[in-house]
Amino acid sequence: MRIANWNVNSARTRADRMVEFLTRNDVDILLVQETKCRDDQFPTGRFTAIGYHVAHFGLDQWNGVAIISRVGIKDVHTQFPGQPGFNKNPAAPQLTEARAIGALCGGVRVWSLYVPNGREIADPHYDYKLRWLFALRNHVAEILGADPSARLLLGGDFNIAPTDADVWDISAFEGKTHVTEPERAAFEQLLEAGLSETTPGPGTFTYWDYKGARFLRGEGMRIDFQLASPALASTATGSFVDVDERRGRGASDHAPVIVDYNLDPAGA
DNA sequence: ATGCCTTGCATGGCAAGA
Repeated sequence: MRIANWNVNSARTRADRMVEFLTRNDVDILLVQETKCRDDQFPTGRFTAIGYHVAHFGLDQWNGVAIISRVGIKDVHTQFPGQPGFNKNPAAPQLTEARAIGALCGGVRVWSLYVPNGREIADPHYDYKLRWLFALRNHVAEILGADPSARLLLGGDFNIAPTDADVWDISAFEGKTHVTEPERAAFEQLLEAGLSETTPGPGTFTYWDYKGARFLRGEGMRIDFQLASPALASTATGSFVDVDERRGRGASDHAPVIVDYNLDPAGA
């Protein structure tokens, strides 16, 4: 079973590339982030036409997540238990953003996740990011505590570079988000809860800023991951970043990441 | 030092991205 995760930076703009990507790489499940549209605007028909099922959660032009699967989609959830919301006004109700969608696909409980960016260290979004990650960690611990043999996969844009090798120049990130100790600790807690990275290791970039010709310069970041439970991670046979997808006109600023798992696609 | 590019929307200059 081949599972990919990709921040597409607008599903409507990137629909052609998404269809071609699925076909070219023979992908079973695609975990999508930053669709930037409402459910009624998502190009679902493009994927059903080539044999996939779609679950999408989008509220407006911000965020938006989807699961595109040809091994079934059951039991869809559009937030994980305890997921914090956000509101500029801390006294107002905190609103759940379209940053998580989970489903049972081919016997695997998959989540497509778009972790809050954090913006600046002093910004309320930074604290929101950390709270969001700790709540996610708690959910993982609860799932694996109840069933240590669960096949659980978190895939998506985590907006954290876990090591200094995961940015092109750590000195360029002085005082910036994505590399701070609290963010890295929050990422580490997901691993301590029992998950393992199945995507390529330190130094294999998945994102290159549009600004400043970062891709041409080879100046990227590793911020997109698949984190798998032991029962799933033990079946992983290989992974790669589809760097070609970042080339040329009309590319997302993120490249897709692909992992192969030695599972019966029919599901458990 | 700052912006660099790309997206979507109240199709305008923003807001947001990382």
